Amino acid sequence: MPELPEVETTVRTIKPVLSGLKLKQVLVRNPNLRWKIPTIIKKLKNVSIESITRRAKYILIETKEGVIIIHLGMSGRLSILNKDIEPEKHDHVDFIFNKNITLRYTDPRRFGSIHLVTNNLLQHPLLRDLGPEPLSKDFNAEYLYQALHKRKTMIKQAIMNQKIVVGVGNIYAVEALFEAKISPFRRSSSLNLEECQSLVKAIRSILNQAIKQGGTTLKDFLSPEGKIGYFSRKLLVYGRENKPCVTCDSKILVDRNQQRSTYYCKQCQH
DNA sequence: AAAGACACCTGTCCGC
DNA sequence: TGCGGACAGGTGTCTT
Repeated sequence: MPELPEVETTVRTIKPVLSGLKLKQVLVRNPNLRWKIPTIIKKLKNVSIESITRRAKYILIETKEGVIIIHLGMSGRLSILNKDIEPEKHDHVDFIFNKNITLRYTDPRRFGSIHLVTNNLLQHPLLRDLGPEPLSKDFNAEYLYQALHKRKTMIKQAIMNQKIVVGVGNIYAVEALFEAKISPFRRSSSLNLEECQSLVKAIRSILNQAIKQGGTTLKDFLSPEGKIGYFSRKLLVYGRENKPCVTCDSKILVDRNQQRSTYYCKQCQH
């Protein structure tokens, strides 16, 4: 599920619950995620949670003994449990806290990963080359124009490139390009400053809306099962193959030649 | 340096 | 009902 809004929603959900708690034990049932979970993670015992933040699509849980980095991959999910619930097939890790609270990591495809970083967090290979946060002021039309003007790749690939801007995955790339009325197949270098401006605006607006809606599902959180609810933003173009464009009524097309499906309106996007 | 193909893994859905 | 194939929200690595 996770693009930036889902990760942000997850962080906002778990943060108030876990802040100040003590991590008693890390229970690893299956260490074989995208990378093997380091065994030293089990050494985290009786350490307080100092902060929980997000960088790109990474969740950072800071303790005095190191920072736990969690990535949710394609199918990862975190849930908060406040009573014992029998783990299921894909419940690979439990972070067990005091006050009978457990943070459970579930990931059927195991494309996610969990790391423990004990120094120089920002120099960690996963974090050091990341581009600006899309919701920060560092991500603006001038920056994007500079980042794109020598690139030959298609614009959709460029905005999904985490070195250019973080947090944008396939769904939101497709939605943002639709909102900005820019064809996903344009060469990055062909965008002028004005188009960069509308793309920046569109990316911001889409992500903000999604986060806002994610927030509305927080009420589901700490339900008896303790599952975190993910939002379902209204998608205007993604997944709408052959359906009428919400703007001009012509058929939404899909291109599957690339690695990821690209939905677009031939009429509206140029 | 940058672009493109491929890899990792499991579940679900659709057509036959 | 079963089987094969396509597809799914990500991203590091290898090859050109």
